Amino acid sequence: MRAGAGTELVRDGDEPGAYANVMSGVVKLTKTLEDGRRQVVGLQFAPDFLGRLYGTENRLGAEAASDVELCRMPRAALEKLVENNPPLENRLMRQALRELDEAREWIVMLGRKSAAEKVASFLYLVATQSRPGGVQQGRAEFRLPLNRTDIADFLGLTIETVSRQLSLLKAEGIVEMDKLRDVVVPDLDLLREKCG
Amino acid sequence: MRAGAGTELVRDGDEPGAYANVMSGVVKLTKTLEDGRRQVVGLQFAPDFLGRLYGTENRLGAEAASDVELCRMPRAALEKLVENNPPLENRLMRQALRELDEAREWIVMLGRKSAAEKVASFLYLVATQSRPGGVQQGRAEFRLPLNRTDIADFLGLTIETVSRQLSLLKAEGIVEMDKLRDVVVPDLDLLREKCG
DNA sequence: CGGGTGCTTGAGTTTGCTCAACGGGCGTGG
DNA sequence: CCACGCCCGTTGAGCAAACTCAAGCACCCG
Repeated sequence: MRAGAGTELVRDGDEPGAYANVMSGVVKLTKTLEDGRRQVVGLQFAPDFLGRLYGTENRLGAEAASDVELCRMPRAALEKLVENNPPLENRLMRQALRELDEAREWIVMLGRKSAAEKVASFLYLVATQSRPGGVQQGRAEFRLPLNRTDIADFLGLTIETVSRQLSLLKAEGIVEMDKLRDVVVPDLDLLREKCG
Repeated sequence: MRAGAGTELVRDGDEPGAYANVMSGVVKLTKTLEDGRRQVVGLQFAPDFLGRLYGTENRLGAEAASDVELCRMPRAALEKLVENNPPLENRLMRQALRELDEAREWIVMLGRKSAAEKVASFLYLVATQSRPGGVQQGRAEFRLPLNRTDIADFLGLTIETVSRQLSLLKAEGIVEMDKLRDVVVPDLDLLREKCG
């Protein structure tokens, strides 16, 4: 299955119909408060598994951040498979633990870092997570999988603050950007230092 | 094994020597940035499992928030046990997934809620998680498992801000407090509304 | 060429932080 | 027993970081 950027894959509150594997692209996981405040709570890069095992209701929404390819499988089938296949359960367990580590890393970032550090951390995350563009001897080129609104919702900031901090990083020569989305980081270590 | 409030149970960066079950009390999980900024990334209430399966190094510190009783078991023994005991692995998997849900809930809180909402959310969390004091028809009495510094580090605030927000909640009659730690919430719904 | 969307930039405001003083509870020592 | 100091929490005043509101720009598409 393929989905274009922006497609809503899972709606918060729905009953989970299927699980999926992310084959390519980036999926963002979101939560929204009653009054509309939104927060991106996770990003899934290929080849992550998508879906909450054992849940009876989705507690978050999922949306294609970029164009994505998914490999979907029905709920019942996967749960059956997991039950009779300890190695698979083990693999999923390890992913869950890794996601928990990442979530806690993100909690530190949200709780204790400044806006500048948050933006730097986000760029660093994307630079190191998404191979496609390529990383070589400290230089990274990649395409942002999120627009400014999503970045802001990921970092717990406003889009204006994100924009300003990106401009500052550009002015300092730590990142270079063409056309809003394509990023070059000449020296990852320099960026790393901005992460706090 | 017993440990008094404040005891350091696991040091960040150490090799994990043992796993444990929290039998009573509350354990706080913390992360610290190089410059000393600290963030509490999770609270474990009884009967949670403590320890990162499959990790070769602890990525966080653990400290007794209150007096705790732990049931420790050596690393190798538990891993062996898990390997030959799918139901146990399943149980741990479910806890990991639950912790992930909680971590994401917390991400929303840190990213998008005001100081007042954060403090209310914290009180609500403790009121509903810790049975001991007792919850009856919307009224809750309990003892805070964390001092002001830890609450601040949990919420991503300063202790002054936490203190001010608590004073405001007291002034509004939403919570009553004696002796700094003992809390009465006459109407949980009122508190719930403050959570955003 | 006009309108729309997404991003940037500026000006003023608000929220939460910093720094500082103060107060209560408690243990220690006179 | 009281005096003192310490720890922890509270409160106040001023400040800084990030938000809000508003204007303007670049790009895309019809």
